Amino acid sequence: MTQPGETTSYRDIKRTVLERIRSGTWRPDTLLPNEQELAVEFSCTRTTVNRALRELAEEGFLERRRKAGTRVLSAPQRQARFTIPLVRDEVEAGGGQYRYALVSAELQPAPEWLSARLQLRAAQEVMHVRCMHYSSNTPFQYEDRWIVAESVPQVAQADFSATGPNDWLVQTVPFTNVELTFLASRADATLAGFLDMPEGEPVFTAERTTWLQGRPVTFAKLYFGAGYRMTTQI
Amino acid sequence: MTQPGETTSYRDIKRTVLERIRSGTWRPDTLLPNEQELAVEFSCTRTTVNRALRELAEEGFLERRRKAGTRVLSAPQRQARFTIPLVRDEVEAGGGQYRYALVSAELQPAPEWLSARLQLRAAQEVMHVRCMHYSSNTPFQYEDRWIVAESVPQVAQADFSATGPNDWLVQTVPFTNVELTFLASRADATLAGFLDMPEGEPVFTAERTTWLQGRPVTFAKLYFGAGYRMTTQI
DNA sequence: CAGTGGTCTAGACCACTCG
DNA sequence: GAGTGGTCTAGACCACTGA
Repeated sequence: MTQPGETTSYRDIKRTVLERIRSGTWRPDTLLPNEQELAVEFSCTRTTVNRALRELAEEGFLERRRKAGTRVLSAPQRQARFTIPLVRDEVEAGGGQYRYALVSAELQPAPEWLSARLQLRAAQEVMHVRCMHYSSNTPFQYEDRWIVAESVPQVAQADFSATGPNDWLVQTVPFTNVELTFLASRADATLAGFLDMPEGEPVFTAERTTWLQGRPVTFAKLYFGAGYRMTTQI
Repeated sequence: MTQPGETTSYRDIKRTVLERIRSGTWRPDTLLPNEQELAVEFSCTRTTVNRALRELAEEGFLERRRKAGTRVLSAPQRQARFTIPLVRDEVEAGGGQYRYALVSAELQPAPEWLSARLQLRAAQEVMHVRCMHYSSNTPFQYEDRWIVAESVPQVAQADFSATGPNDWLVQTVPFTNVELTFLASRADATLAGFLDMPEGEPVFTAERTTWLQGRPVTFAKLYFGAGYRMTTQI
């Protein structure tokens, strides 16, 4: 397989293993030879085999357990990976010209549903920001966001007239934990107005809840314009 | 930092690096010390540092380039990772009892829109399968799927009365390439009937197009029942 | 308890790319 | 051209876990 003078790389091994799975040489549930044996077969070190198999396991093709060995997964755990872009990047990637517009921004006591959701104290102060993102003047996304003032005190002085709250947060509170949810919701009158669609239309919606070391930072509802599709290759 | 007798693991390094980023010690765009220097600091080998930084780069925190070095990304490229479960697993994970029901399955010439989408020859034969997935007898998902007979000849003999086409395909044609799209669509009369919801309701929808080494295998529209949410932690 | 993968060391050569 | 990360080798010890 490997010519003299060539070295076997972990990529070669990954490719070969995948091919054996695809071709049915190693069917689902098959136990692979152990790393030592594969190292001999591929004439490389166990380290190299290890890296190949480790990555394949991480990609959802194999299952590895000490002592039990490495097994072909019966149903490959395919994972969709979405990179979450900033809205501006997403618009520009689509060939549009990005424009931002603030709708409203005000400090207010958290509504009850938000307090429940983020485990806030009753009526804790939050900054409520609503804004629009346009792609070449076509409505792209309506954003409805709450930022917990106690967790991000600077928010009281923040100016969202030119910059969106997400951009601001990324600069101010980087590296948070995020819970992301996708759903289909229904355009009410307000939303239909902002997104320029008939009332009652389905709207692709994302909800992002963000925490910084256990403390709630922000909750955002992102409503995407008509025809929005989120696509990924696996 | 490391006590004598302890070894520094790549996990320790990852944690420390993340902490320095979080705390602002290494701000966005900062150039990190090179691997050799970090190896000295952490008193370990460059190999170990390499693994730590490589993984952090893959997770979207760092950018690495030869000669240029390793840099903190200004906007961390957070990635959402969804594991795509089999419907049955998804239902059972939600505590429901899974039930499958075939609606129809017939060989037919591909409709024009499908031929265009999958680059088929005109009127090429496809198996059209429609079926329902229930969670404890509540509609969970309506599946509308086309399977290209030329790419999967066995489909002509397949029996979808007891097993869903996805289960069958996973067994028959594993390890394909997939394009996955999420969108919000609108329940027409048929869909509203199957999913037991009022007509016109928003429906969370996934489209999966599957290829095997460049040849189109299947296209599926998956319509999820009322209130469906797809959630992930990042 | 024995077999398997998980990880680390020490050293080397190489590929890429910035200046 | 020279500095950086990318990868491989050879060997070792260890953690976990199945039989």
